[in-house]
Amino acid sequence: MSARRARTRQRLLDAALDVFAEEGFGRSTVEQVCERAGFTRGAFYSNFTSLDELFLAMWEQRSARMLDDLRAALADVSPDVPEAALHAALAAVPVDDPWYRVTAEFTAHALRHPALRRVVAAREQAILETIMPVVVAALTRAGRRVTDEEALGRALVAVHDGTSVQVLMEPDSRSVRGQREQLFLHVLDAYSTPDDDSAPDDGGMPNEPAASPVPAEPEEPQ
Amino acid sequence: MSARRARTRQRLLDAALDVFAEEGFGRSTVEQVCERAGFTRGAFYSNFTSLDELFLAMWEQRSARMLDDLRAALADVSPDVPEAALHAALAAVPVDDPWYRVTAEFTAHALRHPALRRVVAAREQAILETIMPVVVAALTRAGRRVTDEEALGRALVAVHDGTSVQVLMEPDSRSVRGQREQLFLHVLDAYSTPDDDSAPDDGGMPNEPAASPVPAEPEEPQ
DNA sequence: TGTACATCAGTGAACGCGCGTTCACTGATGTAC
DNA sequence: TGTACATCAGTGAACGCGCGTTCACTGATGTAC
Repeated sequence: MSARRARTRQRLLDAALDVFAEEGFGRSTVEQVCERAGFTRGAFYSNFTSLDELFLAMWEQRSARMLDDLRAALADVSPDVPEAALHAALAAVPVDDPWYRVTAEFTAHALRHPALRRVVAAREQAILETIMPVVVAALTRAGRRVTDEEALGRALVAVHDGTSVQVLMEPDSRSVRGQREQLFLHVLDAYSTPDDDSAPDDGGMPNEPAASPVPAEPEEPQ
Repeated sequence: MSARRARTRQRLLDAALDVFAEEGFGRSTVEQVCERAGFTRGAFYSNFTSLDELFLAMWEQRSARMLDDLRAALADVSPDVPEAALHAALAAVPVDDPWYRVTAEFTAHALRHPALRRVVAAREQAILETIMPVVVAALTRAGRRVTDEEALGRALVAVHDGTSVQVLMEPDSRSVRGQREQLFLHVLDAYSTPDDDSAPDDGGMPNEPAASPVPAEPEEPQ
């Protein structure tokens, strides 16, 4: 593929994100995407066969890029505490309005098309494989052992997805953002146990960073 | 409004859910909805001014109905244990593929329109006000006191939303469903503390039942 | 209860526009010598 | 390095369809007496 062609393709992909986010995928037209990208419609058909194909290509590119960012951010940090890893991860995967809209629609779209469903599932798997080693490592350093890695991974993704909407719906609320982080920490805590084997079940640990995400009083020794 | 008119309206609302779920809102046409409902397009314009208006009306009706179901289910149960309330709630709000798709698109849609955003926010508030008294009561009976009611409510909603996608993406996986429930229980546990001096009749208190959600069966008789 | 009239609610045809899709074309880029 | 030719990539006009929207209409429902 020539460089010229690659540039055209990319401009169409970029335009697609903008237009889909603004109008919604279903309401977007080939004409709108081409106008945004600065081409005539013929250019589109020379590069893609349908809006569906463009949607998939765009989503794959963007979500792969996001995963790369996440990987890079996590590689930089050598976190002594789960909080550090969490902050690094949350910074690398910002809660982003246009991208959220597009993702939500793509997910709904994927639920209608088995082939896309598999694509989404594979991406989620890749996300888990990226974050889990780091999460486990961070918790280990904090003196905690993960009980069920798969369950924890899924829980973290679910919390990310579920709280993202809330943050976007009330973008100015500081407390919603705070509660989001708090929930992440609770989950990290719930799916790991203190590593030093003398400790009683979940009870009186000397200091447990991940166990006290709540500002005030996490718990009182029995 | 005449009875005939009400019936027509309702048939259009019902058809809208089906068509939107199948085609996606953006790809749906007035023609499709009318055909599904068994009317000509004129009937639509005699009842609604736009597909947007129909979408909103349909969403409000369905989500209100779902909230009623939830209320009813929770009123029936007098749960001694959080697990009971949780199961009642999860049964009343089933993870439903068509409805999820529609909701996901409506949410994305609402993020584009401030007026709709407020509608969604109000509905979420109503959901919280419905479930929280029951959740708090159930936890109280289990000898636990809720530390931050608002945060817990939001966490439960986030977990519901986030895990719903996962269940729908892998509908045949038993473990995904189980992990969903597990996560709910962990959250209930994380946002409440043992209420030391109360020794309620369910007897499991020293070992905090909500903290050990992993076993298949809710609890073992002492 | 029947008749005459009024209003309502959905019909279906008509109009026109926007867009998807195609395709002959031209200007841009690459290649051979 | 220049010239001639080949291929590629995007242009822009053309076609036609599907759908949104309107509106005069008719059959259904309601009302008065």
